[in-house]
Amino acid sequence: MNGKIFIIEDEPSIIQLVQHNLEKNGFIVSSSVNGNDGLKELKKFQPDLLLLDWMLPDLSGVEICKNIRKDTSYNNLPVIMLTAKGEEEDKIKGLDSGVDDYLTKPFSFNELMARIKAVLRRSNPNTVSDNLKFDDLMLDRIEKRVFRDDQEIKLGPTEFRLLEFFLTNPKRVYSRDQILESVWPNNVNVESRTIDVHIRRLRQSVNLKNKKELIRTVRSSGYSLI
Amino acid sequence: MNGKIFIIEDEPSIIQLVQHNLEKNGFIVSSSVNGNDGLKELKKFQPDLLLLDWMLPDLSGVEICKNIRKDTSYNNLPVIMLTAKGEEEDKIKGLDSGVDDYLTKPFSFNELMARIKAVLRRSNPNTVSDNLKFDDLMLDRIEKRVFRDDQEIKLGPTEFRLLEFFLTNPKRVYSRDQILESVWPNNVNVESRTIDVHIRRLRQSVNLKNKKELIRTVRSSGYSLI
DNA sequence: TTAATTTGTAACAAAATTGTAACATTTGAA
DNA sequence: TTCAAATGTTACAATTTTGTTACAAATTAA
Repeated sequence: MNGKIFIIEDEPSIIQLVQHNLEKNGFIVSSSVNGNDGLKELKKFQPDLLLLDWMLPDLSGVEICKNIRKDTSYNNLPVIMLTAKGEEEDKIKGLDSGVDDYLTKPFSFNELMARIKAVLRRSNPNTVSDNLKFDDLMLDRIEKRVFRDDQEIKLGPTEFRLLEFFLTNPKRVYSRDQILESVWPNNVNVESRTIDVHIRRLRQSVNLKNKKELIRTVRSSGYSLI
Repeated sequence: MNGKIFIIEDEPSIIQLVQHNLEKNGFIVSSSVNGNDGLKELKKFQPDLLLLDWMLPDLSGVEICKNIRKDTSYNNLPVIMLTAKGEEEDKIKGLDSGVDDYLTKPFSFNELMARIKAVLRRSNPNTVSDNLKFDDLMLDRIEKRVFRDDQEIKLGPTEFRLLEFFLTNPKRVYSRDQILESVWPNNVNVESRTIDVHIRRLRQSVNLKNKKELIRTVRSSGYSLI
């Protein structure tokens, strides 16, 4: 996933946390610690989404938001408002300030991520959603997470790439050579049997109890999802 | 098989022939008779493959091709170039214009079909199925599965290859020597009688109850599907 | 740095496949 | 009908392939 996100927030700790995590997830991020700077930087940066603190040293989040909506070139910019608990929550909810969503501090990064995705998806459908699905399995390439029926499955890096590879063509049988070529970095030499071990590890993680086997062994040919 | 194919070609007779036959084969087809229209229509139509005439009234095929390769959202579109005989064949071959394959007119529809399949398989393995069918039997080479009337039949590797071999020419009678050559890896020596045993195993798996015999013994000659 | 995780491989276990021999049955020509 | 040749069938040991585990080396995180 790509996308540019701008943050206007005066608490450095929050900026740091959010910015770091968003960048890890493939976003390009920039930020300001007050409203006036923020408005200027914003126009240079041309973000796809704005994270906006409700309370800022100079301007309030609502004022910034109105300002943005006036400018024709930014009046569609999606905005997620960040508020401290008890900070006039109800007002914000009822407010028709053009905010797309809001989030109450303290929040987990996962919550934030979910909101960001939802808002981006609404405003710009084809920049988001990079999920691979098969049966009850879902692999989120952006967040590098895997779920089976909403239950998260933790995978090591190689297992993740392996599953990702299978999911691009589920049901298709891949030989060990094909798997090696596609899943391992070029010019590394690993034994073909190594794949078997990784398949075993992937199976162990992915085959939750009460769930049917997902990986099929095709003797003398390779493996596939099923 | 599904897939969307766009044709840019100024000879109506060719368009008609190709379009009709492709549609009969399950493709969704659209076309233009000149380059400029073609480029516009193309983007709306979002094809999986482009058939492109080398000589067009306005733009040349090469120009169109370059145009396509520039556009990031289409730079992976597979292209098959159609050329009249003698029309600078060599140039085209040597040309690094990003063409995936080319075909010289006049061509048979089967030739075209083969190229299309090959190119699609390369660029997007998923959209092309590669199934062999005979009677109520279906063998899926990609997924390595065999069905008889939707009921899956499990086969060992050799039985699979054996059936695959018969299905490429059903009804034809193959001698044990021919079978050996084609189904067994080169330079292995197995008794001719071994084939009988594998035929027996294949029969056992394939001949579900209430189904007619599929493998015919031709005394002193060999076996065939029937 | 240390600790934790991940990775590749070897070694062994388990399972599936394979080829062949031995015997049974069928076929078709004499 | 008889009988030899061809094919069907079965069982089984050898081989191949895959599953599993353990562990040291390499990588990454803390």
